[in-house]
Amino acid sequence: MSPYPAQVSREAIVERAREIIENEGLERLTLQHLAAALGIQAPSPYHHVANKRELLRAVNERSAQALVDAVLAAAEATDEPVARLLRMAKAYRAFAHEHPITYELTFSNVEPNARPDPAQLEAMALPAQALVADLTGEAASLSALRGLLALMHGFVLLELNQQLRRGGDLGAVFEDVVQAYLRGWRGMPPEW
Amino acid sequence: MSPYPAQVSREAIVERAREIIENEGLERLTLQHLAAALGIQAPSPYHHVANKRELLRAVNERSAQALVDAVLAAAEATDEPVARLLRMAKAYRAFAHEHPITYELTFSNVEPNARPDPAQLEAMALPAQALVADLTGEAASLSALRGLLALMHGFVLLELNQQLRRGGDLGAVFEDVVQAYLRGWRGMPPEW
DNA sequence: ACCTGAACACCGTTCAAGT
DNA sequence: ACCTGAACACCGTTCAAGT
Repeated sequence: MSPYPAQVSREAIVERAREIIENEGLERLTLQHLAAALGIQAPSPYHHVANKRELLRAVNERSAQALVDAVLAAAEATDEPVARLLRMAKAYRAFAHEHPITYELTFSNVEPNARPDPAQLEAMALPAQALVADLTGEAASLSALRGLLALMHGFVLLELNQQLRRGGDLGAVFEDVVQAYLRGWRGMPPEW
Repeated sequence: MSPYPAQVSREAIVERAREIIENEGLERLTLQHLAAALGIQAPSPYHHVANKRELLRAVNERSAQALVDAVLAAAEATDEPVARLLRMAKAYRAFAHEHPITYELTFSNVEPNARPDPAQLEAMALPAQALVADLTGEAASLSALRGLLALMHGFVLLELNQQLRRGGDLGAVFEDVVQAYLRGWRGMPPEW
């Protein structure tokens, strides 16, 4: 009915921006290039997003949601807590490797970026904390969860930025360090 | 003797750039602003640095060296390995909190940044690995070191980006998770 | 309601001309 | 050898004018 129907949706703009970042790099995400990829002119996206910063925030929320979905899907089986946590950790790492640039961008703050709503990540944190609590008890579960997130996040960032250069199977190393960490909270002997 | 003596050194340019980033934010580091802070004109820094990217790389190498120095200074005492590793970890975290923006920038890769020479960080890694080897043996020491770096790096990044929002004394949590991690490699019981 | 052409301020970078 | 003024291409953003 409207005299000039929309040629692009906000959704399409955000997703195309995400693709450009992941496939061509953040520095190629210009309004000019984004608009051309959508078949419109450079100023047109401003009818759907306030500015570039808000666009980046929307991209990051999309990425965060995809990460949460991937990790929760990996936690669905019903076997023992350590095995489930390890599967979640592997899904976390796999996601970061599939989306290396947007993964780092999502949690980074260089360039006044605009990170996703913290509530979004809590969707992942709470089920994981319940599993951690099975190992550590309720009292220590928040600290243990925070350390697990830190270990996963730090490991994949070091990998993605090529700061683990001394070789070896980094997938196996990742599993080893996550298991060592969980063992530390459980206090099991190394033969466990 | 030269007809037009230098008004600024490369050293002064890099250090001033570092200060602007840390005190005013990366987005305020423009050649215009940097030159004005040095009392020269915008194109003049190009006589000392090739371009903005190389300038950022030089800033990052400066930051990395300062981090290595701070962590190694904390490792100097001669008591037992776990206590020394914990002191190094606390010095690592303290450095990141004192230089939050440049710390993240040093290891980040959003924006085609240019990270420091990996050999620089090895200066810190090798002494730490020797201490880790006392806990884990030589065979596991590289993996154990990588996990420790990942845990420290991930934890301080989550803190600095305000992604650990559920309160508590994060300094104490940091010590707890590092100790749990080291305990896991040692296989000591939780009472240890 | 959405899109566009034209314009603006700002930024990184180059370079010929000065000392 | 180092610095500068003037210029260029590029970028984010605005806005009046179109449909």
